[in-house]
Amino acid sequence: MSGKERLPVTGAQGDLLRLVATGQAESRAELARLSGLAASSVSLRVEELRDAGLLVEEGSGTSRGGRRPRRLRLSPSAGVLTVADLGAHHVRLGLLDLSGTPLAVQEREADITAGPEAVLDWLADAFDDLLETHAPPGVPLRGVGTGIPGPVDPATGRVVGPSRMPGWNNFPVADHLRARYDLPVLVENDANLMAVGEARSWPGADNLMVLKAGTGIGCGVVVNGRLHRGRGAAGDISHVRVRTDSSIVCACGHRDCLEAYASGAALQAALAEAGITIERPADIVGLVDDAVPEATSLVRTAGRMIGEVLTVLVNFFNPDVIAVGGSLAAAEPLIASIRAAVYERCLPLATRELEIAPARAGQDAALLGGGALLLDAVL
Amino acid sequence: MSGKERLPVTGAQGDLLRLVATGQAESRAELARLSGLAASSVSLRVEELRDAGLLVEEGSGTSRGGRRPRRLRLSPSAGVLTVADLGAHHVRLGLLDLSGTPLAVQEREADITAGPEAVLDWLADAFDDLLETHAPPGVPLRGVGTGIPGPVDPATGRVVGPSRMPGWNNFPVADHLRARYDLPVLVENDANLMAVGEARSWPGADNLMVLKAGTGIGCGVVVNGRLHRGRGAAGDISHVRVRTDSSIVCACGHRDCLEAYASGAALQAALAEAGITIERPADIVGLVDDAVPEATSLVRTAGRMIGEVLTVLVNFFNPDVIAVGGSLAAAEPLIASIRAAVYERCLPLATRELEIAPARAGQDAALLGGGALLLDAVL
DNA sequence: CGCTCTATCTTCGATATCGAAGGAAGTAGA
DNA sequence: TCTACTTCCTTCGATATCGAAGATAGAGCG
Repeated sequence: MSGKERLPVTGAQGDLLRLVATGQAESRAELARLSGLAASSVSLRVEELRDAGLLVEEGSGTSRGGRRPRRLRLSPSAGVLTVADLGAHHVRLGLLDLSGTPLAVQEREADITAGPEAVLDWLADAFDDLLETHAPPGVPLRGVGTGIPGPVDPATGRVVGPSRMPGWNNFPVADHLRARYDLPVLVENDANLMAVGEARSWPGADNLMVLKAGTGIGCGVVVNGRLHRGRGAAGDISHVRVRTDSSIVCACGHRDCLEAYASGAALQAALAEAGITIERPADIVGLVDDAVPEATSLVRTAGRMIGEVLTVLVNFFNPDVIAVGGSLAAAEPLIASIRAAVYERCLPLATRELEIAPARAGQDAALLGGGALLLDAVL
Repeated sequence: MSGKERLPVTGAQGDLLRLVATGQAESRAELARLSGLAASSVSLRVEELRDAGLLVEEGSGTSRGGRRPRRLRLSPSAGVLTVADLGAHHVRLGLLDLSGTPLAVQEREADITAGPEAVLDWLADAFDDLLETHAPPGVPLRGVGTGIPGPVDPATGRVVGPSRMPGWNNFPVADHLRARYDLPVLVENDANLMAVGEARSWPGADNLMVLKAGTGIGCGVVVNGRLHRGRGAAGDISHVRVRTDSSIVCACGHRDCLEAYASGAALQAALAEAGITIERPADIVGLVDDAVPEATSLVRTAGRMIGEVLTVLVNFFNPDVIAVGGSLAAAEPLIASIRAAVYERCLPLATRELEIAPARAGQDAALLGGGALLLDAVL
């Protein structure tokens, strides 16, 4: 019977379930190696999880020179999660299984300026629709989550100091959703969700920066495998002052902010001044592909500026990976000039094994990130 | 009998000992609250630690409305640590108890250019002297550690890519010390040790940046209460490019590095060009105190430049605290202009509860940091 | 001053986990 | 093809930890 109920696991069971759900372990032996529990303890707990219908055995794994392991999988009936990636004018909805695999994804129009109550109630209705139409029968909902296009205080689940989101400041998004769902609830900044989602595509990398080069400029940070939130604004580099010959006042009121020069919106405005009109910043990629000189030049300059800001951060943080996403990421000169700026000015030790590359997780990065963080909340 | 032996504790015992040694807990009830163990488990393990001579009961604590707790202390005979803060021309030696409290501190001349074998053998001899002359009788040495004025690979304990340290690149410092001491060994960058030491003076702050404004410019980073090492060069901001009207080539070969303008050495050179000769960068503080205009102006400019670099990092990292140490920290205009630059250009959310202040831990910050990290190594 | 409630710590049976040993089923080499 | 070794997983007694109950000694209030 489909419904909503919290996952009935405790302590070590939750740790083991997480290892299987995240794809890190597929056998009892792997669970023992990764969890630190003795093989006997793993065996007992796995039996309990199987009895609870949360894990299943499915075929055999590969021999490592001895007996083949019995492969463990998350049971399809273990549960589902509903997650949203809320933007200013759209929302991407996902129904995921507990391992974060999308079962259904929908894109819908939305309007953040309608205010939090209206938007969140609409979102909850959309979640319910998604469940009714796509959830496998009898599989319970275990948690709900949403990304917000503004900073979120991690302690309270409230939006703090957003721009261009009237009515949202200090709104208790998490509590509002909890009033409707007696389940674990996740509320997180969208750039942070994207960073968590992207990190899953870089196994072995513990320290990442995930850049979003789109209409605006955002950045999510993963430190030692965990999302770094700071006070809810960590990673925000859009208002860093850049070196430039001219001087532009940013919408925030300061001069020479990075996003006043290097964001998609800024590039679109600069192209318009050069007589080239496009509908949306993503169209710049096509212009660059067509070798329109003004577009390529502007993208290179933007890449250089972003790269110069990143050099400070790379020296400071020593990340393993800088993944560049967002609608401008497909413009190859952007990443090339980011690389040039970073490799030229950074300490060799800091860049020796640094990889600067296009993001791998695609459009569902934020949903996947939401699923990963929500799994932690439900276990 | 004085000697050298590893701490004989396992699992939960080590966790509890650490809580007492770091001053976080003074009673069984506090240990239960902080460790997550049941009160009965704590009682059993504390009994074992008392029987092993590692913890003692000492008087009573304050009642919280019920029975007074029995106060627990680290036993003075639990052990000692020897730690060094190695600089280019000096070394600061410390004999600490397991809680990191200095029992003896000595300052000695040293010469890093003598090469690693000579310096480290001399250091080990100095450690042995310190033990013989200052260790309480019968208290065993439990670990040794040293700070290095260059980047250290956390995985191997080797120096990587140091400047002005001939012979040290790739030298296995940790292994060299382990050949002499069959005990836990710590090797770490000196700015990182200072950061860990300083963090202890800011209870409640989980994310700190500890700036060292001295002859050079260094920075250590603590994320979620733990030192962030990156690849061994995390926090290095001295070669970040700054905005300036002039153009100076740094010793590293790049132009306009922060340390070419804002380090104590750079300020000393600029003062010499203005006809003001000082012996060492620390003398700048006296000039500022005496209101020498050239000195004050240079320090303000340095503070502004450092502050501008810090704005990028504050937006990115959202620290709770920026502590400024090093020989120039006592120049009040330095911190004032750092604050001005940061508060002017940073996101309000990022600076709302940020504290920018002089470092609190004093000259022994690196030794205290070494003691804290070494305690983790021996437990 | 006596009573009630709170906090600390101990005792003890129940439960979780460990560690050693062993069974089952692989691989590799002679 | 057989043997030896490796790997996976289970069994079982030992050990660690939990949770409930109780003893002890405080504080606070009538």
